[in-house]
Formats: sequence, C-alpha cells, structure tokens
Amino acid sequence: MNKNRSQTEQRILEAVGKIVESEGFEAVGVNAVASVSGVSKVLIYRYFGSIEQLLAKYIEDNDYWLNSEFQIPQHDNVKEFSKSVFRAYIDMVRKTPALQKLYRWELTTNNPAIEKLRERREQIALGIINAVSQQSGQSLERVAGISTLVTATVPYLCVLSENCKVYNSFDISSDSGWDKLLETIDFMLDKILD
Amino acid sequence: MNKNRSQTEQRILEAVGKIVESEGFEAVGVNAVASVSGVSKVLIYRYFGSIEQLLAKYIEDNDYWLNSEFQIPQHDNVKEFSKSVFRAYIDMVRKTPALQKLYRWELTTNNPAIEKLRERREQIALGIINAVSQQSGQSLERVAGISTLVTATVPYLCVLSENCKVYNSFDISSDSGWDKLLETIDFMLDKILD
DNA sequence: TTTGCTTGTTACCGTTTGGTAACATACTTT
DNA sequence: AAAGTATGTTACCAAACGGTAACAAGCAAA
Repeated sequence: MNKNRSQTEQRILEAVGKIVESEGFEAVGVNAVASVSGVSKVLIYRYFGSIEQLLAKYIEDNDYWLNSEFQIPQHDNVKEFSKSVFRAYIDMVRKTPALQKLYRWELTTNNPAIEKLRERREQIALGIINAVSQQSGQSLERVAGISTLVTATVPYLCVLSENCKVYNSFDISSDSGWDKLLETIDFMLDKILD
Repeated sequence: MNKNRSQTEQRILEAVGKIVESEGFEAVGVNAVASVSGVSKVLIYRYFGSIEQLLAKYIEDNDYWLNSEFQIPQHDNVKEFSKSVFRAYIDMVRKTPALQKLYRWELTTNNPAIEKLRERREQIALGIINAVSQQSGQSLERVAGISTLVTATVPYLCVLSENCKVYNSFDISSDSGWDKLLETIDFMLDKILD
C-alpha cells in the first residue's frame, strides 16, 4: 500500500481524462472514476469534494486549448492571418477529443467552471476580432459574424462527426472534407476582406 | 378505468413530447414517461417494445420540421431565395424547442431513427444546394460550403443559447443577436453569389 | 514509544434506474 | 352466459447510482 496523496490525486485526474476522452464528461461519475483509477471513491470525495469540483479541477488543469496549445499565427496580411487562425482552430479541435467532448458537454450542462471558460474564450475571440476589424476596415459586427459562422460550425461538425460521417456531401470524418470546407472559408474571406 | 389503447398510446407519446421539450431526449426514460403520462410502464413496453422504439415513433410522428412546417420559399432571384431559406431555417429552429433537443441528442447518440432522419435532411439540403448552384453559377462544393457554415451554426447556437447568452458579443438569446447574424449572412451571400 | 493526523479499505445505505411476473378488470366473441 | 383476449394495476426484482460511516494502516511529531 502506497501512501501518497498527490500521486493518487493525479491518478484520479488521469482517470477523469481517460473517461472524458472516450465517453465524455457525461460519463464521469464517482463509480466510474473510482473503477478506472483504481482508487476508492471515498478518496475522491475527500480530495476533491465532489464530482463537480473534480471536473472543475480537470478543466482548470487542461485548459491548454486556450493557452499554450493554440498559438495565434502571425501575419502582416489580414486575410492570410484570418485564414490561418481558422485553420489552426480547426486543426486543434479536430485533433483534441477531450475538447470536442467539452463542447458537447457545454450544450447540456452549465456550471461555474464552464462559465469561466466561456468568458476567457470570449475575451480571446474578441481580441482577434478587434484586430481583424481594424486591419481590414470591416465593422466589428461583420468580423464577429464571420467568426461566429466558422467557430460555431467547427465544434458542431467535429462533435457530430463521431456519429455522422457526411454533412452536405462533405466527408467530415476525413481530412478531405475539412479541406474542402476550408477552401470555402478561404474563398469567403477573399471575397469579404479587402 | 378507461380501456382504450390508442388513447393511452397517445398519452404516452404526449408525455414524451413534454419531456423532450423541457429536458430533452436524454431524459426520456421509462419511469419518467410513466410518471408524466400517468400510464403504467408495463404498457409502454407492451405498446412500444422499448424506449428506443418509442422515441423512433415519436420522431416519426413529429418530423414536421422537414415536411409541412418548413416551407421552402419561392423566389426568382437566387440571392433572395438563399437568404429567405436561411431565414426560414433560423426561425424554425429557434422557435421549436423539441427540434433543438433533437439536434443536441444527435451529438451524443446514434440509432436507426436518427440515421433515417439525417438521410432525409441530406436529401432536402442537397436539393436546395443543387438548385442554388445551377442558378448562381457557383460550384456545388462552394454552395454546399456556404450552406454548411449556416446550417451548422444555427443548431449549435440555438442549443448553446440555453446555457450561454452571448457568443462573439452577439446576444443569441434574443432576436437582436440573430438579426445581426442574419445581416452578416445576407452580406456574405451578396458578396459571393453573382 | 506513544500520540495524533493523514491516507486508504471495507462495507454499507437510500434512491433511481430499466425491466418483468402475476394478477385484476374490462371488452368481445362464440 | 361463458370463454377468451385485450387492457390496466400492483408489486416486485437486480443493477447502478451517489454518498458516507467505521475501521485499518501508515507516517510524523511529541
């Protein structure tokens, strides 16, 4: 028997990660975490208080999708900048199952951790939108509108792709479909941005 | 005690509708349906076989969002036609809670009833896309791309709006936010379609 | 070494879930 | 009227859920 609190805490959090990636946040229950981690559920309550707090901690630890992971590309050309931002966003969401599960979870659940996350997203997005608006001469609402069309479509299709392979004849389960979609996004930006 | 099978079947289906509208498909369990409908759950199994089949029947009965409810607007102008199709789609999804719950449910679940629904949606969408492509001179993939950006954003934001009021500074819980979004959609169509 | 605190285990609890057997009541047909 | 079938009710079951009390084992400080 090993007596090491921080280690078992980590084992619990790792178990949460496994469950989230495979089945989603909805499946993170006390029994499931205890079983997957091999840790008694009493300790889950002792160390994290509740499942809600455990998930809050997990989200806090793994908000890499907002900080280190997602690098805002640098470009002097506004159009190319916008394109590469969207491209980077698509890549990130597509290759991060836990992030897809988070987006899905947000549609059925609300709690302080999620709200905090959304506020930070909103801040980051508005920062980019502001910059693009200034450099492109387009109004804030216009840029925000374009941004909304893309950043809402991406998580939706990524989540959907788990159950549905084709959407409007695009194969959203493969790179080819997303490449085609990106072509249209690029085309749209070409037409709209100066 | 009334002995009337078709009547109790309808009471069961109505209970499903109530639960779906208020809490979503995820909350439709045998006990919940029995409690809300006031009908013994034994009869649910007897008359519908299983919850899956009950939900399939409910979806089949209520696919009004594809037939009668959603009227494809008529226009000789392609641009105006496209705009009014998107506008009608937004109106329909926004004012139909059960439809939002269905879109949400599809993100976590898959079954034959859902797949059948998706196939019909795909057919209808491709029909419209084809028509717009021919009349506008834009390629199929281009029109499909534009259509995807809109028809993915709409259910996503509608579902999200239950838990989140603001997205990219748009108030997605009120008409004003959606009007602004529609302005951008119209603007985009003006720029892209001939 | 003894005392006290932390860490971990076992066993249990009440509730809710999906699901069914057994029975009672009504209607229909012969 | 009698028999048979459709309808509805009651009561129960096993499993999974979230949650906790009570105890055992280890470690640290006195």
